[in-house]
Amino acid sequence: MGMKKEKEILQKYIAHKRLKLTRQRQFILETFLSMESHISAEELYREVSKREPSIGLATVYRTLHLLSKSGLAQERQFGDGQTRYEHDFNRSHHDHLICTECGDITEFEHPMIEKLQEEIADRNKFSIYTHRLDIYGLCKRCKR
Amino acid sequence: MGMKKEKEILQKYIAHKRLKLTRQRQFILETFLSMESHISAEELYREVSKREPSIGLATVYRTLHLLSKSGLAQERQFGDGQTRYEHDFNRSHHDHLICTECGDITEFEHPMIEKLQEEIADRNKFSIYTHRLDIYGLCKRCKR
DNA sequence: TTTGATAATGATAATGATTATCATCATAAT
DNA sequence: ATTATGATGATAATCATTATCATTATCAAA
Ligand SMILES: [Mn+2]
Ligand SMILES: [Mn+2]
Ligand SMILES: [Zn+2]
Ligand SMILES: [Zn+2]
Repeated sequence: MGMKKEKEILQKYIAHKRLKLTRQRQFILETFLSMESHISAEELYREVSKREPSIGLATVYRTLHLLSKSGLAQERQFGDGQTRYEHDFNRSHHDHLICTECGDITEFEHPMIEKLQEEIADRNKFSIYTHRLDIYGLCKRCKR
Repeated sequence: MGMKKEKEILQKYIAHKRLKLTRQRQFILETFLSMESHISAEELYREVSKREPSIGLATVYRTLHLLSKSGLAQERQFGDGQTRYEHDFNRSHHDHLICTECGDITEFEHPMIEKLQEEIADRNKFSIYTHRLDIYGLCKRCKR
């Protein structure tokens, strides 16, 4: 897989912050990149444990924070009680359709909606830092 | 205050489900209606405790669930780690601008955004049950 | 009205996700 | 190689919320 770029970004962030590049961090990053997006810390931990059972859950949490801060991951809350993480390298902003039946998450972009949000912000003299639009319902497989 | 209608709704729900109308439930409803929206269970509990110190926190949680199921309250998550509740009687759908500095929450409605969401759902053969659009940033008082 | 069935309450223990603590280990600069 | 310091793994702590359970209150029936 082409995860060279991502590894470089992590190395750069680590160097800049005077942190250390550990075996665990590298392995957790590789595993994270090899998985689907929108995974929880627990799910990543289970996958990591398959090949590196000595890596602890706390380290997975710590590394996920590190990846978020370095721009490789993004934290998301979909209301199921746990934080989920998605890839955030070379990815543009998007929002989500969440199936309440099977948990499937579909991504979408809609520039017009984004633009209308600016309008709302202006109207309220509000300065937008970020936003999230989560649409809950039944995916095409679960409905009927 | 005109909370007669709300009391009736609670009574009806309770009768329908063969539950019981207790002093606690009535007092918690009154207090809830007398407060601003978007409050947490803990905040409501503190307010309730001022006049009825014997009412327990668990009962506040239980009553908030009851109010949600009966259509008098709506649960919301704004990412601060606790569930917040807002009035939901005779209120139409709306979304929120959340100030990350002072915590202020402003409501807005935007029919065009709602319509565009339908478009996205159709495009993905997705059937919408609900959605939330949370816009985070600085309110007019906090920016600059 | 009493009674009796059962739902509700308050105190508190339990839960589950996440974070903090700390002794030990690994990394990287010297 | 040495050494300073950040990282790790195990586990305790935290915090919001839920479950448990003995006791009490409600309400419909008698
Ligand atoms: Mn996504
Ligand atoms: Mn609101
Ligand atoms: Zn589905
Ligand atoms: Zn503000």
